[in-house]
Amino acid sequence: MNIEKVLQDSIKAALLQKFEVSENEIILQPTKKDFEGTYTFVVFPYVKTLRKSPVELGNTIGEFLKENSGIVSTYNVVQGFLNISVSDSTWLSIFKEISADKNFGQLPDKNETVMVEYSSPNTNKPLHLGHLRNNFLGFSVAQILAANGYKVVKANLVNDRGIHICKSMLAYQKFGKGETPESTGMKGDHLVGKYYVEFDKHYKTEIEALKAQGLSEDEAKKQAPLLIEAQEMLLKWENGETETVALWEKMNEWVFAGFNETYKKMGVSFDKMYRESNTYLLGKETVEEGLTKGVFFKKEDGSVWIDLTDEGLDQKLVLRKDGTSVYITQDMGTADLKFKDFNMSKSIYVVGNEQDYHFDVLFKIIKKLGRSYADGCFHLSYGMVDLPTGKMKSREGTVVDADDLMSEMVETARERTNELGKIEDFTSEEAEELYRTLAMGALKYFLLKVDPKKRMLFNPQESIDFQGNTGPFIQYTFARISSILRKAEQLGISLETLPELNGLHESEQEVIYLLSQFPNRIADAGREYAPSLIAQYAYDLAKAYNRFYNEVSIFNETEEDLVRFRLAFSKITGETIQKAIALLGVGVPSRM
RNA sequence: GGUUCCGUAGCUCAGUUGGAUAGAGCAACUGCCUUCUAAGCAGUAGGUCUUUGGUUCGAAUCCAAACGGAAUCACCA
Repeated sequence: MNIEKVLQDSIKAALLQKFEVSENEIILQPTKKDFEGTYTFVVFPYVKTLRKSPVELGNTIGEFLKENSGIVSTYNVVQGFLNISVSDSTWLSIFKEISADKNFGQLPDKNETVMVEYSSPNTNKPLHLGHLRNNFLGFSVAQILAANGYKVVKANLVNDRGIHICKSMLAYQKFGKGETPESTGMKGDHLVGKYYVEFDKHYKTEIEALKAQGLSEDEAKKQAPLLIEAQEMLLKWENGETETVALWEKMNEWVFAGFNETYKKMGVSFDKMYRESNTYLLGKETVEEGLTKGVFFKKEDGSVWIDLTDEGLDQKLVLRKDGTSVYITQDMGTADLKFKDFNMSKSIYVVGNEQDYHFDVLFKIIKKLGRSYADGCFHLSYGMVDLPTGKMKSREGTVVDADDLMSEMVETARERTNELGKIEDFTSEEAEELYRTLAMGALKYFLLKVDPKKRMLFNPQESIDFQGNTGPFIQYTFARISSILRKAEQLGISLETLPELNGLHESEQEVIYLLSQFPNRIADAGREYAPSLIAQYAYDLAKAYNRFYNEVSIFNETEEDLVRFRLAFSKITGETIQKAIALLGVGVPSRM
């Protein structure tokens, strides 16, 4: 049964029968905490047309609902707000339906494929906090879409070539003294990142020297020998020069080994890897196609452009005069490739909001080229993670490293857990497993509870909380429920059949209401690509259960049916909490 | 300068398509462990929703302007 649907239909009927008003959409909202009731219907909009007082309208509709809907127990009218209370028997039958549904939380199959591209790192430096937000977001959105009934392809387009990669390579060649991850004990991505920073250091010195000779800032930046050498290296790479390619392959392998380790710790995975070294030449035929279709035009120097001034944008280069690609050229080609590979109806790009303009242009081009998948393309643009000191900058060493942060979180989890001393009988493996679960729960929840679109602040001085609106709080609620269920098992209480009850505690009713909302929230989160909605839901559910936990005793209850109901109720709540935070990529411990 | 986004408690954030007295957490203060895990629960205090106009029964939400902040405006990716 869909309570909302029943109420909406009943309200429509009331409006029609009592006031001869036919309304096709009735909007219900959750009742505010301070008032009695679960759903609220606002009658203000009808006051004027019907020339009745809000109170009279509310009472008339409320009375009608009570008599005819079959599910309304009481109602109250405050000003123009009709607050509706649903009967306990209705909540109980809702609870039964949820219990019986093995796939609760999995929406019907949509028979559509959607691609979520995320992570997409550069192979010249290790991952940092910003990447964590990207990866957690992408992974979570993929889970949420799968729960919405889509077939999901998680893709990673690795930027493994280009001038920035050559910078690391060059610095390594010049200053590396043959270091390897093995010889230094450094993770491969960190070792390569060290040389990216090294490059920048020497490059800056050169710039200063040139400026001292009287060159302008811009000239100095362009003429610094190191940069010129890096550009030459890129050409060598593009020409397939053996030595350069070998160095590139060696260093890339180091980075990939490092990334894989980090991905594993993060708990993210991919179904399809694309590498720019394989895709960077794509898109040139698309440029030809665009020229014949008249979407693009060629300037005298031979460069190819698109004019988007009628769309409020500028002219944008899509192919250089020497015939080489730019970023957007390969993105056009890659979009075609992805579609050819998976024939998906939606393609989500999880990329930071600094690239808003790029994707705006890209999608407009795809549209103008008449691609069938154009309307399914979506840039999931998320805000930057800022530090109290401002923006993170790799080259200036002001980044929060992903590996470091995750390790610190594990340490914090260890300290917190040991202070509480609840797991002294754990083996060290079990304990380590728990620390990781809690650490990643805290970190993921912290990054995902915020609306993806908004930029957010991370203060490294203040460790991420384990209390309040946090991942561990939700995990703790699950652990509590697990504990109860263990005890029930010891006592040999069967949860096979549900007992018949005639009433509910207020806290139980609130939890059942929240349980009934789970499918809606999954749909909302899927439509908005917003894991934050699921995070908020999981928190609300855990909070409501904890209230029940404190107000209602299970094993001290003498009436056996009540004990069995409360156990079944706890079990379903635990399962739903688990399912909800699994959508965030967060796991649950059975004890903590 | 053009374009886009943002401005809510001391701090970090919620706030559905306009609805009631603007909500959580942290930090501060009060209670609650002889009872299923106190990483919890209940409560107190904390607000000119940046400002000024407008739209209407009603605005944190929509419109306009101002102020403050961010991103972007590369033949980089």
